[in-house]
Amino acid sequence: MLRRLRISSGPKHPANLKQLAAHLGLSTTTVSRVMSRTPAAARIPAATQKRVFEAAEQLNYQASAVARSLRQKKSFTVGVIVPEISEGYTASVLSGIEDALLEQDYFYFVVSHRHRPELLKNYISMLQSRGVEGIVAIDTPLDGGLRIPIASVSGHKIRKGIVNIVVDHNVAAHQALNHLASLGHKKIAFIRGQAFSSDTKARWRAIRKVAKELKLEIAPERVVDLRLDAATSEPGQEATERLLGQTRDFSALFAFNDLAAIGAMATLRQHDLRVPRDVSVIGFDDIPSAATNYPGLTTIRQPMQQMGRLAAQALLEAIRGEESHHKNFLSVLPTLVIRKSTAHPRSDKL
Amino acid sequence: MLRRLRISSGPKHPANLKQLAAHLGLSTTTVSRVMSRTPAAARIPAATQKRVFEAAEQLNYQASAVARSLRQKKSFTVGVIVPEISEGYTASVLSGIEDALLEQDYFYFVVSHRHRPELLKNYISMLQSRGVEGIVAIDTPLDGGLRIPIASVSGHKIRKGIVNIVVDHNVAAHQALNHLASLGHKKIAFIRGQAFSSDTKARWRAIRKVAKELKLEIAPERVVDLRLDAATSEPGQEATERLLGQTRDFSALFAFNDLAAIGAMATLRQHDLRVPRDVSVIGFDDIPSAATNYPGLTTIRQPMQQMGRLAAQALLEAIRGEESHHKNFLSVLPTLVIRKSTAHPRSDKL
DNA sequence: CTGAAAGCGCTTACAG
DNA sequence: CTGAAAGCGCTTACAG
Repeated sequence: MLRRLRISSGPKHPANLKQLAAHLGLSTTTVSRVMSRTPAAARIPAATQKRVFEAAEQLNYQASAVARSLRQKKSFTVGVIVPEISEGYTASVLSGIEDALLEQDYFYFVVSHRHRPELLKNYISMLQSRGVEGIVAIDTPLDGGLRIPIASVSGHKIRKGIVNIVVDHNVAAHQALNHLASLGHKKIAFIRGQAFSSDTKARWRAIRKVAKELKLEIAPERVVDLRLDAATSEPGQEATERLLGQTRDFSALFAFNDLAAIGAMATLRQHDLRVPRDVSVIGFDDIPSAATNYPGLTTIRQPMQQMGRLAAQALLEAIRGEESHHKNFLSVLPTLVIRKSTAHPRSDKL
Repeated sequence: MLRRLRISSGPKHPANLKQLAAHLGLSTTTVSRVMSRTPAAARIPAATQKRVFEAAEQLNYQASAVARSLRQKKSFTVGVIVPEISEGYTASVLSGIEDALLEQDYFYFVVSHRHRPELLKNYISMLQSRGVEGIVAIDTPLDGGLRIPIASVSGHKIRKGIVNIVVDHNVAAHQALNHLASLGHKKIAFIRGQAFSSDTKARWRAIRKVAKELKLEIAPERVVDLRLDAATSEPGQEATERLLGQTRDFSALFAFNDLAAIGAMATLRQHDLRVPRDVSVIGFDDIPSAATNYPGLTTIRQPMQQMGRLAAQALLEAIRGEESHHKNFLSVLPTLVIRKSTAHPRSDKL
């Protein structure tokens, strides 16, 4: 008895279209038209429209998006696929995606595949059964062949129906290497990305190209790869440990991303190498902690929010079939952010 | 003509239930039963079931989740509301939520309200029209009265239908203050949270209570509030600037969260105060950059992923109407993580 | 063991 | 200007 009382004292149960129409003495057709502001609504007298809106308010009516989806075969929903929800990079891109999507009344599901292909496959199929109209993939290679448009942040697939938002790696490599070279660095070590990172190859290719242009030699023993799979500074620490096992003969270090750079700094410190006195360190991304790190991390900033925005916008355009915008690549400019982790090399290190 | 060709060469259009049933010469009833593994399916011959599954595979059939939602009045979807998608805290909690949700085939929409009440209200109503079965709110006070269950991470609302996942602030305060006191600190400064943070009041209340127990005096001039609204270390810098304007007579600083602590360290450094030699700093949360910060940040760890998990699980239980689990508060234990930012006070600072 | 039929809550082509 | 009716793709109570 008490329970019954409680429940009935809750907020009013919202009405559905049929109830609202009955309440107004109108057809569901008419009510639907005014509520969804369809073109046909123009022909409905203002007085009637007003009545409808007021009654809707009063009866707490709100059209069911799921019924509408079924009828219109349009879900106003997209899927966002990420490796994992983590610090910095993913979060910033997500935030840009959300901005662009919600502006257009689109909602999104997010799923993280944790680099497990079977999970990824499963999620894609679940997303499709939920009727998403498109997918934006962050740092996740997708096959295409999905019947729905895809926008890929940091992807590099040339396939119809996929638009890739990428940072201009050539410019990035030039900014970084030129900065180091102009400080006087010649012996530069590199931490490359993990194989699963979609930017790894393109970034390295650009670095080699630019190094050649700047006549900087890349010594094999000064190159290591990130091995561990974690969105922390761990992989960078582990890689730096290996690097130091191979050689200590370098005055600068270019890390695949900021997390790795921050990890590298910790490991260098443990080996009594000071940054930037003994080794200059430069990262990539400009995640929030790059600025608060001590010393402040010099890095190549990717406009991550903007990339997320662009991806979402391109996806919506593709969904709407605006073929004019169907480019395969949308490239975005990086920025060199100079902080305290880079300096002239010590003279004995030249 | 060319376009037409391209399109038809794409992946096969998936079949719907009707087509699949026709293909098999069975009723939609039967096919639906086997595909959704309904209890009634037990009575269907294994051979038939096999045929159905094979045909489904072949015709690329997958039940429409939106049609099912409409029919069952169940969306298998919840909404997640956050202030913003940002570093550390939110991302970790989200990740725990995702874990628990996807295990149960629930998907989630995320929306960020950026501390704008009208946005929040709007999103809640959109989520409801999309038929979410519940909402988990992160660091966002919700009124209740929504007709669907709510799980709140770091919330403090006592209302039927809301379960709050909170860290035990008394234990946290005890860990932090006891750590500082046992190092010998007596003059402790505090940076409190912003008014919009749902933990602000509870945390401060606990600190005062524990300070009294430990016979530590809290001097008003050693207390400042975070003012800025940003998920960066900025607010902490600004607050520390004000604190130093009020007094320099403190040997330790307890910041509302790690971001603020990291900002405080930057500002202290600018004022030539070294951490931990001149000032010990302790934070709250243990976000990833707490560990990579230099010096490593001593902090009170909130088990953020676990809190997200718990919230999602409690929400699912409430959705299923498992009243036995209807508690208003689920409290979780913090951990003191000692790193390098705290030490004994200098003797002249005592 | 199996199926015909109703219905979830909308939108919209069609008719008047 | 307005409405009756069909239908989106499922599930499920009911009947046999």
